[in-house]
Amino acid sequence: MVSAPLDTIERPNAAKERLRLWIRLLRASRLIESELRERLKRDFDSTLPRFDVLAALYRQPDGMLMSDLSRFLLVSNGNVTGIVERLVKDGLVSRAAREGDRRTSIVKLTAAGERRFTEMAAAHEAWIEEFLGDVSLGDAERLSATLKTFRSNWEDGH
Amino acid sequence: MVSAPLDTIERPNAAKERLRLWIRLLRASRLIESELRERLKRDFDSTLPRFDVLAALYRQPDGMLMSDLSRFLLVSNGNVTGIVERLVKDGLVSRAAREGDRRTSIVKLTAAGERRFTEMAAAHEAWIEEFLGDVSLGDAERLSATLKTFRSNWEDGH
DNA sequence: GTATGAAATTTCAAGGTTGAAATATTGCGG
DNA sequence: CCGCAATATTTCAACCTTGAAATTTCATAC
Repeated sequence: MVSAPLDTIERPNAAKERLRLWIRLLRASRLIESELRERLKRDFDSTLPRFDVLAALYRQPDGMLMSDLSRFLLVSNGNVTGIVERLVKDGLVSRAAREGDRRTSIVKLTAAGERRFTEMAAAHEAWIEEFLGDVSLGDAERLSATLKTFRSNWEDGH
Repeated sequence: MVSAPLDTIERPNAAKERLRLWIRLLRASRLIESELRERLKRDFDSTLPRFDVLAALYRQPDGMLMSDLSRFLLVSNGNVTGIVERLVKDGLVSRAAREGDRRTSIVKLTAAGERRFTEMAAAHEAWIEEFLGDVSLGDAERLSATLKTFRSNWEDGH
């Protein structure tokens, strides 16, 4: 007599519990995102997508291609075009031609962009601490680990 | 000699851990959202915001005002106007005048909308189970509880 | 060298999102 | 009744987002 696979042994409401988890996950991230959006606008006249691009570029001082940004940020190519366009107009980001391949150009933070980003990043960290400060270190570690596992499994399968 | 407040006793990387938690939370919900969006489009020629509105109305057979929807879904008033407009055009939702107050109208699912929603909801549940099936029941409960606590604290303070 | 397919990017239409301003209606104090 | 603040909603400009089509450049087989 073989045993049933693990998932049929789970209490029958496991699926319901995971559905509830998704709904709460979504609501939590929307709450935080909307508060972040509001404050980025208020304090820096900026937006979350712009902040994301600056953060990505900050980690790569040698610059990134448009497609690098798109892949890293999980947004479409066409989307990146518009956001970078506006950041260039604001003087926070530069695009330099790349010899050897005229299809691409390297996107980098300007000095102003780097200054700007460090200000925004400091505020951002403080805000997150304000929002999530009540989550204990232990809970944060557990949650974080679960989400990491989820994402690894996801990306292996897709 | 008094002791320092609790949060200064925590290991100094607690803030970093919570920041990491936020980043993973955001990435996880974006991954899932984007997969859901794609499938709603593919299988039902619909969108996540439309699904959200249908779900809200399904829970309230007597109908909701525009402002009820806006409050419940955490999106702006103007936003709801457009989404409901399109759902009406699709015949999934109706708006009925309300005597006694000509500013408002009651938004309800039509019979077609109800049929449509139950199809979508079944697919939605299966998809979430597909995405999150690897999260154990225990983890799901813990995570869910943490997120619920976070939201309660948040909403008390804001 | 030249077609031709691959790769990187841009353009575009449709929709979602916000916050602020504009409209319409109600309710109420005087 | 009349004015006027409060309430419910719509309109609007600006931005974000996607997926598909168009464009440009590269690389390679012939």
